[in-house]
Amino acid sequence: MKISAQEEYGLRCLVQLANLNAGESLTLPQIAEREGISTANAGKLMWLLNKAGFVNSTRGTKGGYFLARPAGDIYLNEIIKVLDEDVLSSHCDSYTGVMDKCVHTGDCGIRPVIVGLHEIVENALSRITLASLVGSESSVDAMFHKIQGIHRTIEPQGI
Amino acid sequence: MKISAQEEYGLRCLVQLANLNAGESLTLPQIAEREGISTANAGKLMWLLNKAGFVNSTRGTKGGYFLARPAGDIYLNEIIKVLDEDVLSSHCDSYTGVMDKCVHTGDCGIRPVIVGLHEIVENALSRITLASLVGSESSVDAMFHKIQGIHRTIEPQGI
DNA sequence: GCAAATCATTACTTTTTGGTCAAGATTAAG
DNA sequence: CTTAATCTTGACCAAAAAGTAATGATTTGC
Repeated sequence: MKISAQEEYGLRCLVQLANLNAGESLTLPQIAEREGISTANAGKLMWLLNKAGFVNSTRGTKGGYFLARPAGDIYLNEIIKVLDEDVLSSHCDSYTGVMDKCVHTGDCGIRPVIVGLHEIVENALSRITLASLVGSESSVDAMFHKIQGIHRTIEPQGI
Repeated sequence: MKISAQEEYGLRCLVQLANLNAGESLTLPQIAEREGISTANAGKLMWLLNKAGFVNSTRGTKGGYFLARPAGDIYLNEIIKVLDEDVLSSHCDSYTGVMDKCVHTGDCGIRPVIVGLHEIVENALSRITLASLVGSESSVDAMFHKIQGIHRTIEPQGI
């Protein structure tokens, strides 16, 4: 279970845009340079993010990319879903081995764990906005642990 | 962020072995058939799991695979780490774009989120044993939600 | 000891993902 | 209107992951 290259770089490009002041924009070469990737690759990523509605662009001289919505209104789970093509809904169609359908039809002991894991990740990401990734590593770290709160196994009290 | 094929099938093969009674074992063709994968693929997976110490094997007629430890002593985080090659520790070396090193040296706003996510997943998996994946889907689902407990963002009380 | 069944290991092929290239379209500036 | 800068798009190439095949080693049963 890992972050794909597309998720990583796509997210990083968006953070660059989140750093901008109102009215500013970044060109593909600028984005590419700031993230250490090729201009062509930045172009592909921004194309995806544009299609998905996270960024807008203007062409021509003085053109560039900028966020389509305030960074505080964009949650990481939405971003990841686009960059990773929402794989949860197709899980059981993807891992069918050499068969047409997964052998575990009907009753499957693995599925609740896979689904549950994805829920946990989704839940964690849905609490974080792009805006909160702007800042120093220590401040983002503090934000993350504060937002995720204290996760422990507790029995509901008095329910 | 998704489960890889190796994680999925490897885990499923182990669950098959967890279903056995003491003294029983399964051959590669048997494992392959029960999971709907090819014998060659099952062979590769079991080789990995054998190297990692999760299973033992005996060769020759009446040979086969069986768990090296009780299913109740094997936690999913250990399994996933082997099947996915513990990618967290090498994250910043993997996503360097066209550069030799990641441009975000020293201070990185993405890293705490990546690390935090992996911690959350690791934490969830470290509470689940192979043994608890044996059973019906509904029972495994109930186990999962009970073990993960109630996750909410709560402020520490009186600390 | 021999044959059959089985695992072990490495090399190879296929598929998927990641990344690049090139031609086209749009815009701003002069 | 022309040019230069920029995004857009689809085709293409490369790298990584997944899966297959083939050969070798070990064990059991006769």
